Amino acid sequence: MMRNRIAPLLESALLKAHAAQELTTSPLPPITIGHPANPEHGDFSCNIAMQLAKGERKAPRQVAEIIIKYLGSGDGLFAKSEIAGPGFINLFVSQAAWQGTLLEIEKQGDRYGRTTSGAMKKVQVEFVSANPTGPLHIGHGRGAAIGDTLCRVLDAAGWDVTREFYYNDAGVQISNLALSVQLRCLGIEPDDPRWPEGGYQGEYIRDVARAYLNRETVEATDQHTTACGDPENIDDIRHFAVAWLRREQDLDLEAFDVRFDVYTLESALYSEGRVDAVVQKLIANGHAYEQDNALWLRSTDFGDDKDRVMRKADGSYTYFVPDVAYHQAKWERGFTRVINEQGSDHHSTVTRVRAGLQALDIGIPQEWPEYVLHQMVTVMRGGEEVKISKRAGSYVTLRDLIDEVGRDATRFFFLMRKPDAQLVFDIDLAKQQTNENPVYYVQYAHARICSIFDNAAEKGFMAPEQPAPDDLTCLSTPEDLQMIKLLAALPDTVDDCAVHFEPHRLTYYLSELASCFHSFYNKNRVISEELKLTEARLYLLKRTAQTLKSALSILGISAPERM
RNA sequence: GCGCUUGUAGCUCAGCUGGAUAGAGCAACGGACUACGAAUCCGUAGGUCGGACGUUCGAAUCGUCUCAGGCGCACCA
Repeated sequence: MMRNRIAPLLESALLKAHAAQELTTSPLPPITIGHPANPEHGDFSCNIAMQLAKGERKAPRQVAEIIIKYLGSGDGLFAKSEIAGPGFINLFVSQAAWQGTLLEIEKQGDRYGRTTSGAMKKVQVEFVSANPTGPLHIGHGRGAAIGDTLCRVLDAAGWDVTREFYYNDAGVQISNLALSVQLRCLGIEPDDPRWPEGGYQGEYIRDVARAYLNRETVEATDQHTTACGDPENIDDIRHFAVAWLRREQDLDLEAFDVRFDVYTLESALYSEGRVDAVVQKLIANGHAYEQDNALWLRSTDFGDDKDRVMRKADGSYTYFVPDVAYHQAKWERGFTRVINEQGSDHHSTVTRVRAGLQALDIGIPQEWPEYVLHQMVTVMRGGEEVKISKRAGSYVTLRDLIDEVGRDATRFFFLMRKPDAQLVFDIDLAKQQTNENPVYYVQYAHARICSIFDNAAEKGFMAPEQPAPDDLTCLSTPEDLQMIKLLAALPDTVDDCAVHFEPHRLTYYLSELASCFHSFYNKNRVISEELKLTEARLYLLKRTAQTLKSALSILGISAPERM
């Protein structure tokens, strides 16, 4: 919140210096505001003087002097501004201004932490997008946690977010699925010599087969499918199996508190003629050619390292063709910003899909859509790695994980690492309700504050509502001020998460905030003989609980009042 | 072999897009509850930021090379 107030002040100082012809650089470089590690260097610092020095043919410190002259006290925001080191401008925000931010936090209520950076522009985020060939596993869990939190973060940063799930319900894998269910219906098991190599071996296939033979009905939000029960009817089996597994995945996601606005089915892209239309357009644009009985896209014209088959010798399309059709549809739906969250094992699709979209020549930017690729997850249990094999059906499902370690801990653990780092999910650690578990550390801070309020109420103390600024001047110990500064940083942190697509920054923010509180609490008495100080501290803690809860809710994690 | 990605304390990881003396948690060691929750706090110790060269006022951060791990490299998805 401070950062957004300081940047315009610096900018106007630069413009004034420019108007007075004391500075000549044009255009001005973007202003970056840093947080010095050393408190002696102020609350914020700016390196603009060093950046300008060369062009201005002046010493950096001399440039800084000019800027500070026009910056003045920043409408009373700064208690002090000084030039340090090679030419940093160090800014010290006044205590009164810091204390005043608490009033602003109270005013914003549940919305504190939200910003307007996105200006309500449309953005679409596609995530999970698992094949409906099995329940969601731990890898999908990471995608769900990152994608969902990215949506929450973008929403908090003022974007108009659409959450989307794409079902690959056509193609070879689905045929494999149908065949596997059919064989189970006929009593053929994976250890039978007739079992095909690519068949799905998981136990859930047996469940699907049983449900199919019992002519069960699958009910879900947008579907209503009843099995005919005939083991020879492969089309009906496919239809039923996909519906059954989609429902399973929906339940998995519900248990994780992840919801979507739009579900798009690959099969619909075919039935609506979008896939054919894309191929025709690519041929018409001269980017396709026939060879070896197949139709190829000359994707090498668009940065790919080799050309790609679009239509196979058997007449069917490769998977990326409907993917291009799908993204064309996203573009036509008016999403100038689209983010795809996927496992990094799919990173080769990025160039291919973008190449296809470029070849359509309909004005789509080269870097569209954007991608967030998360690295693989390994699971540790009892000090050993749990091996995952989807085909063999041995893997940790998302549902098992949530049942075992709880939703809050599962989400937090998935979000602790930046997406492009590999993640080791230690089930034993996540289950521990001890100090080793960061989730409890943060939640404990919230619960602890709530219990202080109970205690205060018993003794007749209440946090004041909308206190006068003077009532807060007693919040002046280093711990008081450090707390306030951290509370004020939430909106900036939300913006950073949204800009960089890195939800993990919020988990670090929360750990830091919790740590700051615990430390404050051990050093300072909240309820004391001094009425004014007691009320001011209760007010500070009220804002702290509010901020913790707000930040946790952006991560989709609860803020318990007792634990 | 090529592409993407990662390499920071004994372990697991941050490091705010080039800033000032590189930070946390765990593990180790030593301390703190006869008043607000000890699921907590305070302190000590621990680092040639994988390695080499380069770019500049300044590099963990950018570039080139190199080593190591992961993931991809289908007319599978």
